[in-house]
Amino acid sequence: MNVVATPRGAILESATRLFGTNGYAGTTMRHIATAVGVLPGSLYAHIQSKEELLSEIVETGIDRFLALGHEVLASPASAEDHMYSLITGHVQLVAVNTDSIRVVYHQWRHLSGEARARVVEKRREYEAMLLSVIDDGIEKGEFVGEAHPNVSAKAILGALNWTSEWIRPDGPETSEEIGRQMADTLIGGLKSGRGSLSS
Amino acid sequence: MNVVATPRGAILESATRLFGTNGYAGTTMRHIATAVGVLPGSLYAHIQSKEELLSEIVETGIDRFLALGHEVLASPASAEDHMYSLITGHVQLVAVNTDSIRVVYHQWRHLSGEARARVVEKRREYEAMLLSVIDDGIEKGEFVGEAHPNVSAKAILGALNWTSEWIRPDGPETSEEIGRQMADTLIGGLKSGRGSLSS
DNA sequence: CCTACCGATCGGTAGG
DNA sequence: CCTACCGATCGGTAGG
Repeated sequence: MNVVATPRGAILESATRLFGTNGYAGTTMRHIATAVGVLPGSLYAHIQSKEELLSEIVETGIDRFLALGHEVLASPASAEDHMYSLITGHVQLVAVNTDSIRVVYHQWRHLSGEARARVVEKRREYEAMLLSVIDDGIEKGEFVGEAHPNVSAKAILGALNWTSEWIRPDGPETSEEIGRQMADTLIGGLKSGRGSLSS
Repeated sequence: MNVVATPRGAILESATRLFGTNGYAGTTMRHIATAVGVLPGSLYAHIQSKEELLSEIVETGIDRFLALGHEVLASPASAEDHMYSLITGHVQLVAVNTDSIRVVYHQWRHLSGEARARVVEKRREYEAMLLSVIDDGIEKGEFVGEAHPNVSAKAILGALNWTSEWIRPDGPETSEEIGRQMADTLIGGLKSGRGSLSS
């Protein structure tokens, strides 16, 4: 199903995989053309430029995270439940769209102008959602008051983003199980100050 | 002090900064030559190839992490103290050698053959050290038994590695303070299971 | 979507 | 470390 309906879709799919694996600068239009099965010049009947391709891939990828954030925060729930849903949802997104998301994380630097500014702003927006859940949890007393909200948000986001470096669709553990374990570990850090359970 | 003693050192320094900022494929020998202040062909009196440059930068960077790990584990201390020293030391390394370490994280994919295999092995070795501290802490009862050692190790490593994306030498908080806060949050996750402190 | 091609730029070298 | 240059490859285009 959905074996790519349009030529443009096929180009985007191949470009996503190649940009994710070899990087934007390490991928040539000739690589993409070969993967799609056409000659290099033929790509330009469907796209305007290499950078337009990158811009679309990055934006599509980052919008998945924003959609997750908006969906999770729209539901009434405790801060802990919000955080649990964000963490497991984030891991799912990475597991299902690994290449696309690697491009979001590392290739946006090759964008310029408005496209780049938009990406930076959307990433900031997503991090702000994570931070708001932490602040909310501290305020409600679900998370310990000694938590460092800003660094905790960056620690959680880093742990989640880094899954794109090691998660494997054919790994021994399912991505759902990995998501649950990530949530356990990371939420544990918000509920326990250092030394709170021992000397 | 140490304004780069040798021509080769100057080349390595410029290449590290450029590879870290624009990536390996996004950096040309002409960029490096311009940064050093010579003409492109002159570089080859001091180096053999672009890839040799990358290989040396990656290996130097990764060896810093291994040295940290060996130093920390050599001291007799609790698992928690070992983990604390690893986390704060890791953040320091990233803060002081940001470009070098970004190259370690993302540009090793452009290596091939033995150099690449060596990097993969050394990164595995460093992760194994983190994991051994977690296992040790669970065994000694310092960390909760429900901890998921493998995923916890990857979560901690991910949070630490991702600091290279946002840490700023001129930021409002010192890297020492960031290291302490990272340690609080991440070690908290090892000492507290989810739900251990609330309903 | 192909044929045929463009000016620019790439990593690297010979000879001084 | 410079002069002068190499064959290969780059992103992209004109015309069909």
